Amino acid sequence: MPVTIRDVARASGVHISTVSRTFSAPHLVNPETRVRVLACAEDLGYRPNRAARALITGRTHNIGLIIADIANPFFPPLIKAAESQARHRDYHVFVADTNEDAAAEEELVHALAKQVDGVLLCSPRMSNSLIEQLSREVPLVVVNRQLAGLPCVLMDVGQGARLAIEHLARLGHRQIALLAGPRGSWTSRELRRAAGAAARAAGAELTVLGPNPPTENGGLAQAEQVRRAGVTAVLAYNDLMAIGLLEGLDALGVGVPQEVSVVGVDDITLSRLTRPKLTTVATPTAAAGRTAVDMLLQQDTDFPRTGRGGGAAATVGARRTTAQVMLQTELVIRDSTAPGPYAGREVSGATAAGPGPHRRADPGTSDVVAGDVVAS
Amino acid sequence: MPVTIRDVARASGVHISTVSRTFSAPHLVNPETRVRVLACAEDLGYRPNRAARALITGRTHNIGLIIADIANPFFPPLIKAAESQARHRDYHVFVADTNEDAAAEEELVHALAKQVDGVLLCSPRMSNSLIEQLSREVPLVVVNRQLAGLPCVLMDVGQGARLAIEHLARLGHRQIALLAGPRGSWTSRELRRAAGAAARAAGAELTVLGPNPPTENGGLAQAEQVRRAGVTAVLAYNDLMAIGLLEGLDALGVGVPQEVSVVGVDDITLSRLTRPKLTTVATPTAAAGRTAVDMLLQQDTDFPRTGRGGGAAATVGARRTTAQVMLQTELVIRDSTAPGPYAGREVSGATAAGPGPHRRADPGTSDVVAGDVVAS
DNA sequence: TACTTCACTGCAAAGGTTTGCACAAAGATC
DNA sequence: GATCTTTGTGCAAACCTTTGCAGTGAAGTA
Repeated sequence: MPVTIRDVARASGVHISTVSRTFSAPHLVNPETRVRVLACAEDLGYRPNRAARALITGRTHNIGLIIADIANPFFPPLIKAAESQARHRDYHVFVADTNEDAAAEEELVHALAKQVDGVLLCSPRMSNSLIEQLSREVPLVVVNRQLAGLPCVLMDVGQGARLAIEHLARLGHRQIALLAGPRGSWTSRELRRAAGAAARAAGAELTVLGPNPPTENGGLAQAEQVRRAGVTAVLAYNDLMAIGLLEGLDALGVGVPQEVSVVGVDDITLSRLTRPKLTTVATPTAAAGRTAVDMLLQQDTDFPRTGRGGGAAATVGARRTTAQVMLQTELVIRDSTAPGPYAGREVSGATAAGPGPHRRADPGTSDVVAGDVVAS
Repeated sequence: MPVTIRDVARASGVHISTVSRTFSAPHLVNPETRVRVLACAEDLGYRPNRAARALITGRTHNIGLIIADIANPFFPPLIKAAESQARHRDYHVFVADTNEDAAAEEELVHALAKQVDGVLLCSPRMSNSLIEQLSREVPLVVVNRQLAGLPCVLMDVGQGARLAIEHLARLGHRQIALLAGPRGSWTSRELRRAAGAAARAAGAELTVLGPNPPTENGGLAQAEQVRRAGVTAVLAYNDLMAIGLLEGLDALGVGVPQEVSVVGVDDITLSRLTRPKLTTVATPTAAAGRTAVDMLLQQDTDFPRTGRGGGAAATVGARRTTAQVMLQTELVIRDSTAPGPYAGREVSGATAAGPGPHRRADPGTSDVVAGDVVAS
């Protein structure tokens, strides 16, 4: 029932190879023939069978998107942007949800490997060594995690944390808590490192609470701890936790921002809509999705996977591009932060370094994808 | 480089067909041979190539998910549930975003058709006739839209609207506005119909404002109109619009729920987190995703698409199952609704019919999938 | 005219898998 | 001990497409 290249060939009185070329190498066929073939194809509603094509070319024109939790509002904008960018380049996108489970991640990469030209690993929870191993099976781009030798798209949450801590310090907060994220999260480690350094520089004390699940409940559950810790400001791993904390503090009768200031990370849509509106570190999620797809597809055109064309020989020993892109973040100040107990007094320590793009490239790499600069 | 059935055959000293059978029809191969083959396959890390398999069986073990807007918080839970259910049955899922564009929907169905065993159309904006036409190209299940002769998964927003209006009437509201959704939305029409009937029955007056884009801005933009309309309660097409309206009314200095009560539809995560917390009609989004996948896969096993097995003859003229499932909704009362000007007075009109599941089946259909009942 | 070049097209193999059919050996039946 | 089943395996075609190679005829060159 489905119409194949053969039907088009019959209808237009040419050999199937001519039809094939009409689509995959139009310059090789006589213009007159071409229009005739195209007309017939149009008539019959012919669409090339990508599976069959993949079988011989080794390129599926599909990519895989492996996501820790689709329902986490951080990811949909990333998925949307990645899908859009991929389709723009005539790629289709498999999406799979791992429920934050490392084993599921591995299984999915294996399952998808034969069916895609590459995989985007978003905030993976696997071990580094496993990721490296998998990257030998199928081209990988990692989002939100840094791995030597692999292409990564990172958001500079370190910079974000610094901006947040400096903002809090300037407001007169000296006792600050950090609500850590899940174990194994690169972002959480980075946040901790940078927040620690910034607090030290600003003469503030940082208390780390966690690890916590990266959800609303994760924040809610820490409300009591936050009160006990005696801090006047909190930086949360992400907005979801911050919002949970908002709820928890409200239930405890702690006023935000009067008694405690709260800062989130991600700037998900939600954070504009809470009361009080959340001050947060905006991460360029959509740009990350776009960039990651670009890097994957770039890698794919540079070093095709299989195919008969002997391309294999070319890739042997060739080092893949391993550009690492760091996207800039920014602090969005809303209503959940307010002056603290030391307001008005001089901030000790050095002043903040100017913002500006921060980009890092792997040594030995020439190909650096430009990091998008994102408007808030 | 990729390991094929051929490598496994060589390693285990059998013919490739035996290897193939080991995976696709294990009962046909000697247990001893089977374990040997499986061991070799495991050793070599063999994974069947689904594209090659699809080429001959006609079944890709993929499905497509076409979504109006991934970033709309209504959809992620649906996507997540659908993907989980599909993978549970060893199917992979393509996800595509149409940006609420009907033309994109059509193009995507075409593009995906050859690569999937079926497509889930979520809240499509296309014309009915086009959907019917496309359904001849690839099995379709439609979510959030009713079409005769096609399998549909619907949420009983009519029931939800009735519950909402009755709730408002009981609270003493007589002037109610409905913020309509986008043109072409089945849900919006259904809402309007049911809300109109319920209002009439309760002796309230319903003002319809719209159509509006189904976004926060859609609601925000109508705040002024709502105030002018002189209503004391509003039912919005979805939570996003309701939340936008909350913002808009706040900006105008109109108190919610003191001056105006607001009810949304969907019960997205967000609606628990606004101030005031949103009263809303909860739609069983995840159940809809699961059910839709089940229906698609059911259809697919009943009437295989192509394949060599002569199954084609069997399907010729056979009517596909066109079960239509209506999933129950419920009203979740939170803080955005409060007594209105007629509070305490007797509600005119008939009392509410009891809730309870509401299910509809297409005449001539025997196969009705049970509708999940969803806890709030 | 004879030769080369060029543009176009056809031929057939290849890619990884499934599956109807044929075949062999072993067991069951009488 | 001949015949019939049963069980397990191999053979080869088929799915749809791409692509290196060879062949055709026409145009260009000497």
